[in-house]
Amino acid sequence: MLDSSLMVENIISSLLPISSKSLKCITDIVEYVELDREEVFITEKLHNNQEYFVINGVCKSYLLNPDGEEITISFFTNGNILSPHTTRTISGKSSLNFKTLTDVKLGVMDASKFENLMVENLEIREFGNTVLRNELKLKVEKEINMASLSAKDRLIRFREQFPSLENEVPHTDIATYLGITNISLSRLRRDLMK
Amino acid sequence: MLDSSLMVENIISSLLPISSKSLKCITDIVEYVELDREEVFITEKLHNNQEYFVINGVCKSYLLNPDGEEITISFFTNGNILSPHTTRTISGKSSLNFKTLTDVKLGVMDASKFENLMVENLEIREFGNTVLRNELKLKVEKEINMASLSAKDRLIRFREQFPSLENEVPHTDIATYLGITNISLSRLRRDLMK
DNA sequence: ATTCCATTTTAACAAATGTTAATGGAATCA
DNA sequence: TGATTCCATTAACATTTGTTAAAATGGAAT
Repeated sequence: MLDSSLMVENIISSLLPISSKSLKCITDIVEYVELDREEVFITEKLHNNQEYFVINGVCKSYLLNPDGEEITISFFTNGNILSPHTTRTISGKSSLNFKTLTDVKLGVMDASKFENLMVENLEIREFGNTVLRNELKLKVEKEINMASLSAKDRLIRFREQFPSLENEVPHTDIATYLGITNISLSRLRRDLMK
Repeated sequence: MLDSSLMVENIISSLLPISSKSLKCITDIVEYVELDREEVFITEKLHNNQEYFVINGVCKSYLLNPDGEEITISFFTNGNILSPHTTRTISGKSSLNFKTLTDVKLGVMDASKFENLMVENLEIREFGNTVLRNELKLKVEKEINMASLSAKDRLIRFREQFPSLENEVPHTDIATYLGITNISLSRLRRDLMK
C-alpha cells in the first residue's frame, strides 16, 4: 500500500511536479485495486465516475464498430493515466470501453472529488489540464500517423512508442489500433524481420 | 457589429445555454475580424493566445507531414468553435496550423481572459469544459472512422457531416482529411455517383 | 472570345491491404 | 497424455489505394 502510494506520486510528479501538499490532496483520495486479465472495467452501459492511474500492467480503450468488433483506440501501460472521465463521457452512439489485457494494478479516485480539488487548487488544476492536453496530444499524434504514414511505418512508430507490447498483448488488438487486419500485421512483421 | 455579437451569443447558447449575465462576460471580451481566403492565421511559429468563433466561412487545421505537405486535421465552418488554445499549444515536433479556405469572419477573444472567467464563473467553466469535450468527441469519432471504415464510407460520413464542403474547398484538403490521395477521392466520387 | 492557370478527372500500371482458407504451434484443460 | 482451443502465420487471390502521366474542365484575367 505504501509502495503503490509512492507510485501514484511518481506518476503525477513525472508529468508535472507539484508541491507535496497538493500531491497529498490527490493521494488522499486515491485507492488501489487489482484486476485480472481480460476484465472490462469501464463500459458505456455502466455509470462510471472515476479517474485511473495504471500502476502496472496493460489495458486498452476500445469501441465497437458496426460489425460489433472491438477497435482499439489506445493502450495504457505502467505509469500511464487513463483518458480522463470528462473525455470518456462523450454523448453519442459510441463511447469508450476499457479492458485489461494483462493482470493490472490501478490507482483509482472519484472524478468529482478530483474536480473539486481542481477548482480550489491552482497546481492541481494545472495538473488536470496537463493530463487533458496530453490526451489530446496523443490523439493528434495518432491522427497524423494514421493520415500520413503507411501501415508499415505506423507499426514502426508503434514499436518505438510501446517497445514490448507486441509480445504482451494479442496481435488482434494491435492490428485494430493500427487500422489494419491481423493478417496484414503478420505480413508486416515478417517484412520487417528481414 | 450588433449582428456579429448576436452570432457569438447564438454559438454559445446552442452549445450550452448559460445566463445572459455570464454570456455578457464573454461577449464583452470578444472582437471581430475578417480574413481573406487562404490566410494562415495560426502557425506553430507565431505565439498565439486567442480563442476563436467562426461566424461564417470555412477554415481548416492542418499539420505538415515529413514531406512538407499539408495534412488536414479538421474543418471549421459557420457556428463552429476552433480547437481551444490549450489543445493547440501541444509541445512536440509538430503542432497545429490554421488557415482560411474561404473569406472568413471570426469572433476572437484573449485566451487568458477567458481562462480567468472560467475560474470565477461556474457556468463559463462548464461551457469551457463542454468545448473541450466536444473537441475530444470529434477526434474520437474521426479516430474510429479512420480505424474501422473504408475510404468510401469515410467519404459518405464526411458528406453527412459537412454537406456542402465538397463544393466549397479544394479537394486536396478533403483528401488529406480522409487519409487518401486526391486521385482516390476523385475515383470515389465517380463510384458514388452511380 | 482567348489565353492562362489551377483543379479535377481519367487511364494504366504498381503496390499495399483485405478476404478466405489452410496450417502449425502453444497454452489450457479434461 | 491427448484433445481442444486460441492465436499467429502463410498462401492464393481479390480489392483497394497509390503513382505517374495525360486529358478535360472551369474560372480569372486580358
